[in-house]
Amino acid sequence: MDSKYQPQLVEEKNYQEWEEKGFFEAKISNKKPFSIILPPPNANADLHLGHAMYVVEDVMIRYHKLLRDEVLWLPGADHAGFETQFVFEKYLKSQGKSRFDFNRETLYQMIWNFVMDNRQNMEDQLRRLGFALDWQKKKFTMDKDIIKIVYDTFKKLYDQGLIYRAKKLVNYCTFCGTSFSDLEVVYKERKDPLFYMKYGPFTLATTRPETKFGDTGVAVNPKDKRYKKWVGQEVEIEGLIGKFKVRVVADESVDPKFGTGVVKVTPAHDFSDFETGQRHNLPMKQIIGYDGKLNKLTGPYQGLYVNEARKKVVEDLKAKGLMIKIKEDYKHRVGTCYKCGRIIEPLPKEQWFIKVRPLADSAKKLVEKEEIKIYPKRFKKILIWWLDNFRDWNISRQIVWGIRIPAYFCQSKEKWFIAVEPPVQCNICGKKDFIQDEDTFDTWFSSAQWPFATLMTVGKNNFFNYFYPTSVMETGYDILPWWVARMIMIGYYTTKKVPFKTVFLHGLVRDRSGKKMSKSKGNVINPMDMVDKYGADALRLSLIFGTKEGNDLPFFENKVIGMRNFVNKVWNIGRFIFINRQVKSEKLKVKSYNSKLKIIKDLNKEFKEEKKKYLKMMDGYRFSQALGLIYEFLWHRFADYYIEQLKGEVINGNIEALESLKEVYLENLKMLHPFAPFVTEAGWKVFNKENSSILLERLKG
RNA sequence: GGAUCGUUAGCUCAGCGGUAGAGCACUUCAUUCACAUUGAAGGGGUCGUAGGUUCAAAUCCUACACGAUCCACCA
Repeated sequence: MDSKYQPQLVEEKNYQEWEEKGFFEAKISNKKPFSIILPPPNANADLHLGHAMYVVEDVMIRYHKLLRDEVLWLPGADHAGFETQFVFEKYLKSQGKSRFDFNRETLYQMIWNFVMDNRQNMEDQLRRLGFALDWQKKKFTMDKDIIKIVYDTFKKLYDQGLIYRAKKLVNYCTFCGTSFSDLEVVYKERKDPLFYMKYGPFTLATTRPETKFGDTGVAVNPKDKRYKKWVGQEVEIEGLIGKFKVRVVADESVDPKFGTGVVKVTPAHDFSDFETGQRHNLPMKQIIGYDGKLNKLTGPYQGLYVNEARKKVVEDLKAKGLMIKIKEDYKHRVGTCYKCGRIIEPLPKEQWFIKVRPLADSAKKLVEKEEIKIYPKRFKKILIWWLDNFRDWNISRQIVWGIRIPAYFCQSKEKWFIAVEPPVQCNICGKKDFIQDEDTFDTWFSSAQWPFATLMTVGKNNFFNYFYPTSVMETGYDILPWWVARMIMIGYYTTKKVPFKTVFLHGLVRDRSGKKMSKSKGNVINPMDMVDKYGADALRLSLIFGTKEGNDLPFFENKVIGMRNFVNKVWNIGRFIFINRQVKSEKLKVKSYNSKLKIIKDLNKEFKEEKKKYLKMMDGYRFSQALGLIYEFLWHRFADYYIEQLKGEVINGNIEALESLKEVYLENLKMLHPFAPFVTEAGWKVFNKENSSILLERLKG
């Protein structure tokens, strides 16, 4: 036994042993099932500290293994459609290429290979963190059987009228070349000029004068006396490419106090105007293309990017005397692409939408009735807020990397049909002139099905029934609306059961000063570096020790060092007991001993209390507190007090004392094992046979 | 505009109704005896402010201040 605990000597070896002996494998048994589906990391990059937070799941998993439940922790990888394509395009760019240099099939294949390499790497990193994942059952969001299920769900939703195709305004990033759902838009405050321009008989304020070419109406508030006489009339507007006529409509959404109380309505390029247009039957006139440039309807402005066009329009309006005044530095919020940061252009586009309301309403009931429990409690309110506020979900993405939408367009009847298997002939007209939608699904559409899709495609028939609903969904609170809410909606819709009984949310790992870690800030800490330097246990403990469930946690190397020291302490406590037992090995044959000394009684009593508290905390998801309890007990009570007090006795050959210490120590190893699997396993093996494992022990009873 | 979190020792944070805690940092001492990735002792806080509830409040309630985060179609 070395005087220092050396993680490098045990981690890889023990993990291999666990995996090879099948300790992580779940099967159907008569035991109580406990299951967690690992949130599948994106198979496009190294793990970051956020992924290391899944250690919370390993804590639950190993704890339940020690309670001797039938435990499943199912790993997977996410193809992460748009995210991955974005990463890959960056790589292409570094090679002096772009996605436009390849055809669809080639690009897809290249990304496939890229993802497979990264996936292997990512999985190895999960192993290095010590995660007790059932690798035999690993799934990928693009496995054929998963795609089949995703297609089934799509078809069922379509057949039941919950998916529709419509030309609506969508959030479109002209740089990334795809539309997004509402959640992928990040609203940022910025200062722009507010232009007051002459508009027929009115003056109105706008931040986007270049959209004037797409105006098809003018709106005022119905109660606004100033403009009452115009309502319903057609007015002639002096434009930059000639005069045009628009109808004046009265709409509640217009705030009479803002600007002049008059709004130009551009239904094709503004969400609010789109709705106004719908209410008053105003036509849509698209003047901006998907390339971000003005189109031919704008005459001489055609081909200009929106920004350039705005400058030119402003100059020309001034020249024509149509610009009345400009208020600089007007503060407002603009939607930007969450990925590239550029301004999102609302554009009309035909896409597939999920009618979310019915799904969200039933999901809300489940959460309210606590058929799904949320920890920490405060997130229940937030989840319900989201379920109340979801709008229809655009699931079409104009990217190559993803699950191709199984929708086909019949050219002769001009209708769409859905087919789970690639159709041989058109389902509508029976001929062969149909084409498949070019688009792929929003990744979250497949992710939303992950709990049931995985369990339906691993193991034998009853596997699903045995482990579903899963016990806990554990993930970061930042993806509550993206993922958790949608899993509840789609999971319940498909299986008529909740996908998980409990949601447990952890906080975000931040840097020492509480800032978000990001490459651009240069404050990123690589979890694998921490494992290399201090061992996986130290890293794991540092992510749990002293953190409050659901709160963000600052992370810094000193914290890991502190935990490394604790791990070493745990090791050396064992070493002390071990060495003394070797010395006294003849006497140990005397099996019976009783705890006559008062201090031994005190020790046993204190340990009993510790364990009772520990079990309560673990069952109540208070992992940080449970760990704090063991830390305090093992170090400051057991080592600093009891061992010191009993040292003399032990050295004088008091077998009772020595064996009492051993018993309490080994029990504490079990209790610590969920948090620090490696050092506890190593310690266990010292006192037991080399091929024994702490994972096979029982914590209760 | 709505919502959530935070404000406790120099730093980072636990505690959340009953004599102020941890880690790191700091001071002094110890050290062939499991561990210097150690031990012992110590300094350091009127627990953001103001009210309220209670025998008792860092802990519950109500305001307010400051900080952070999420959400919202002011053209």
